[in-house]
Amino acid sequence: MMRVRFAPSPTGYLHIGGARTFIFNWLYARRHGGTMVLRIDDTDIERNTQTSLDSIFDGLNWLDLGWDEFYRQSDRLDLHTKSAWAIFEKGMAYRDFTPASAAPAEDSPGGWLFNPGMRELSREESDRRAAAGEPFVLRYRVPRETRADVVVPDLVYGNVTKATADLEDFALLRSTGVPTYHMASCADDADLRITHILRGQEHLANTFKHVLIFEALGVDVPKTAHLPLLMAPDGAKLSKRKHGPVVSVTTYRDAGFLPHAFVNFVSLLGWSPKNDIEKMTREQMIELFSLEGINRANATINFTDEDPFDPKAVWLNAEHLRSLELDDLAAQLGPFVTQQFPNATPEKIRAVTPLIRERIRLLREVNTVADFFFLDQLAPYDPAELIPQKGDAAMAKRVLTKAREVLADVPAFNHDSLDAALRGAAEELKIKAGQMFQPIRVAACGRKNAPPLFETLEVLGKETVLPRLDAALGIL
RNA sequence: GGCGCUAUCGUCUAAGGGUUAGGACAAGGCCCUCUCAAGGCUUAAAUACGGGUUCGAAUCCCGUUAGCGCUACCA
Repeated sequence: MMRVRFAPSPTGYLHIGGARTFIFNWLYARRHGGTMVLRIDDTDIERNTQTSLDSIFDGLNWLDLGWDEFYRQSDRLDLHTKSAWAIFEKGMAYRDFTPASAAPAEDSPGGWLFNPGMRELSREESDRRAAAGEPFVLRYRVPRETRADVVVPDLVYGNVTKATADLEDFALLRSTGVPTYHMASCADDADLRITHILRGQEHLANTFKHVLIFEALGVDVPKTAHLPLLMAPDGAKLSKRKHGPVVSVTTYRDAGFLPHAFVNFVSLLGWSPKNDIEKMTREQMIELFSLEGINRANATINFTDEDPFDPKAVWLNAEHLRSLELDDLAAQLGPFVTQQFPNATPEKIRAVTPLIRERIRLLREVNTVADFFFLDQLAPYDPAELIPQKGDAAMAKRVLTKAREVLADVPAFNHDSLDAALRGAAEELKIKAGQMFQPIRVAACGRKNAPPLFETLEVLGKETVLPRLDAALGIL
């Protein structure tokens, strides 16, 4: 049975990179009928915050993908500690009594591999000093004498090799007795029977240590698949600290991305279905997902200070928006509209939906594209806008007067009668249809760009349109 | 510094010994059109550099350069 896991540490909000790791794990599990484990790696009590944990759940829940099992690493501390001591008992780790401040300089030749003298300490001596209360860290004893290198058979990067001579004796337990990340992570992966680890490439270099720990634990080494990193346009690895909320998934949510559109966009960063398909349903993504399609080069997300969203993400969102059923889209739009226009009714929003479906790319844009449907009073606009192409103020006045008259007694205030009435009026005035429509559009919507006129007037309704025509006439 | 990884249009990517190096986003143009969109057509745009191997290299090998990552008693 395949088992994968996503193991965030609650030290900041869920960002795009984390979301992508989650998504790839999820996709891989679903593709192969495996189990998706969510594990909160919260062993770093110093940096953990509840806010961060909440934010991670916010983000994950919004993604709407779900998971099968849940664990908190802090509940499993005992396991990690016992695992470390088991390694010690096998003679594969030793106590290092060197005070943290006395550690050799990182670049002193050979010295950084371990602290001199400590790995040769006899067991008796080691036990005696420990019993005397001398603080120590527990270090893994890298078998440099018996083994030339460690090989990571990565599913994405292939066999990656590192000489044991280049591996330092890394810590398993801190001097406080608390397990390090490497120890805790491997002990948990082993205990939870994780079979495949998909994670960011920043962990590739750590994996050599992990292989050693798994072997020391006497378990099968999980297969790893490292993912290329997500970079910011400034060339640095995407990070919450450096790039701020633009990388938080809640930023996407609040701007009106559809969860699936976001998932779709993110999945295309470092992975390709290799068939030129970009817009995919969830089912298609599951069907097409494979480790073969994962790239090895880092991917840059294209955002700027002015626009935090990659244009392709926005485009994909627009695509998914357009393929939503009108009722669904109206429901998605609801919260965004009522946030700004508390009096907007669901019926009104539903009526407006077909008119804006192809005109918004983010849900929140409903408030700028369709505000005039929900406003009682139009914001002031430049009367010059009312003047049609190749026309003048006099023409605008004639158009609006005529429109006022025709619309007042049009048989029904719907698309077809409005079409007939207004085209007829244009003919009577001997002007082009466009010259007829533009002043009316501006009078009704308060600006030049809006959805098609007849539908717009129909949704606005006679009781709204007539006063707005009067108002326009008033400022001409 | 040491070690590891990577390098195709501005961005995401396809092609993995033989292609006019393909697609998408963004940009430009044209068409459609009551405006704005959407849609259709179209233009410009890339194999980091240098050596090999080969009849033939974006693709395999070596080197250079550049970028990124790791190098903690952080995760």
